[in-house]
Amino acid sequence: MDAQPGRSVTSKVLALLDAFTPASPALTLSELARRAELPLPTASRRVAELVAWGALERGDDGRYRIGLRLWEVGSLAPRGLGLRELALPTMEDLYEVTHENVQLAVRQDVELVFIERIAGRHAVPVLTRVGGRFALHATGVGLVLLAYAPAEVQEQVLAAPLERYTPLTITEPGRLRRGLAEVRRTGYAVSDRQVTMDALSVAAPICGPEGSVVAAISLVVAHHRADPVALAPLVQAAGRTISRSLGTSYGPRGSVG
Amino acid sequence: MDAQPGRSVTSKVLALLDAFTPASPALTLSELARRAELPLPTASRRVAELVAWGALERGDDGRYRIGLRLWEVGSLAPRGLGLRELALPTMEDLYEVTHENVQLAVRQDVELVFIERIAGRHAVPVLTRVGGRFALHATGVGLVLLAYAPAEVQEQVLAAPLERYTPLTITEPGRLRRGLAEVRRTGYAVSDRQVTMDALSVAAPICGPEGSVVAAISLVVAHHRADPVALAPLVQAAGRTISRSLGTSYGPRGSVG
DNA sequence: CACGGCCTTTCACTCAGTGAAACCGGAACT
DNA sequence: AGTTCCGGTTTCACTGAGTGAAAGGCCGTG
Repeated sequence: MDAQPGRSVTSKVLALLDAFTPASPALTLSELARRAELPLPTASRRVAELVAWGALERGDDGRYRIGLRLWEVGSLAPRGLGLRELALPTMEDLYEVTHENVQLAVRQDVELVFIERIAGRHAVPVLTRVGGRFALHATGVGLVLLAYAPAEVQEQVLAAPLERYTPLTITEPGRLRRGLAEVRRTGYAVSDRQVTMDALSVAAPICGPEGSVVAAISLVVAHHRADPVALAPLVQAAGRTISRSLGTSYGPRGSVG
Repeated sequence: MDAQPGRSVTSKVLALLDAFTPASPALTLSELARRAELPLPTASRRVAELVAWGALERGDDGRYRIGLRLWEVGSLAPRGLGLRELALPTMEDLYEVTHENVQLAVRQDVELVFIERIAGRHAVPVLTRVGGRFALHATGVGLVLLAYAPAEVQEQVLAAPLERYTPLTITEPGRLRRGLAEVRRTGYAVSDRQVTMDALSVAAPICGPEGSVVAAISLVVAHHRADPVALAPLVQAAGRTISRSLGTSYGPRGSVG
């Protein structure tokens, strides 16, 4: 016990899981130990238990990877699978009509998590990943999720520095605040070259049974052939359809006037 | 320490996660403690840590659910997300052509796990679930995965009693063995009313770079309007397409003659 | 055959984890 | 307003699960 005296076993186990990222999905024991800030023997023992359970798998190369078992359990997350399952048919419809990228995301604290994505073969390549996180202030889905988020979340995002992804990214809190008001007024969000210079996205809210916004759906299209105003009704209709299948009478209730 | 003396903390934590099932995705602390066979105070403490990390979430109703964070980490499972991501476009193509259920599954020990599913709006309702497990001896994907599984896995399945789902389910080891040989010969599997009396599925293998079968794809259609022989080439083509995108020269190498 | 990288096991120590019991607070009776 | 039940949390003294330094495999490789 040197690094953090009194570190719980549970936190160590979770730190081991945290060591895996999209950029490094396969790690040797040494790498794992270093990332989790654990002595090697400790890592060895905990990892052995995780492998026995199926949370991790050891490949032929000796490296450890996240195991299917963990994915299985994770699939029980109601906001993950439940929503996904309900939304997928509608997302497919939207894809069949537009043949553009369709994305589904939920808010997790001050970030968003992509729940599902239909990547069109001929659509703009998007750099997002299902299961991946992203800031709320740039993407279409992010703007929708932020616009209908609790006031404290909005303030937290507006107070922190807004990361810039392109020369056009809105990084000024005042402009973002006005943008969010506009989203609530129109009921959809447009993110024009905010994340990459070739993409534009149009997003709409998805509401749960109590009327709160639980997710957002978006179309991501090439910026040059985009007509946000024409796309918005399509995305909004999809959002309404999914909301309805969640058992709600549609109508997002904003939290901030 | 009474129940199992010497039970590791890690195993307790994992037991808590195990308590969640598709049938009971939301549990009170007491239920959790009971299922994990832990005293309530212990469960309370471990659960608190899991919630802090995001593995679990506590709903408004006080019940605990699997959290998004766990789903996020689980999404890093290479056989989960990696395959899914690669296969989805092809699955969509197959869906657009047939408008039937398309399923993707991998083998996990002596069972299969559904990785992805496109549920057609007007297709037969299937009772399977993404992230769910199933026996290998009944479904189309199961037969494919079993036919190309290592010999010891096949023997293990053939040795155990084969569960019956319908009057037509093959439960006799000899017949199953012959069926598997037929799958290897033709390169696809047909499961006719083996799981439910109204559905039939046609499945084909997906091969990894080294030629081993890593997954299976299937179409599930209503039994009465099914023409397996006509569907097989479609499914096989989809399997080949996905195999190719996995970076392989197609050709499943069977393990058992 | 010595060296280094990588991982597992040994061993004596000790503090994180433990569970019985007490405590808390809300809901449901009386 | 008092009592009991129920679900959950906290206290407290005890103890064995977890620990890490060191030693021990087990490869490839120079």
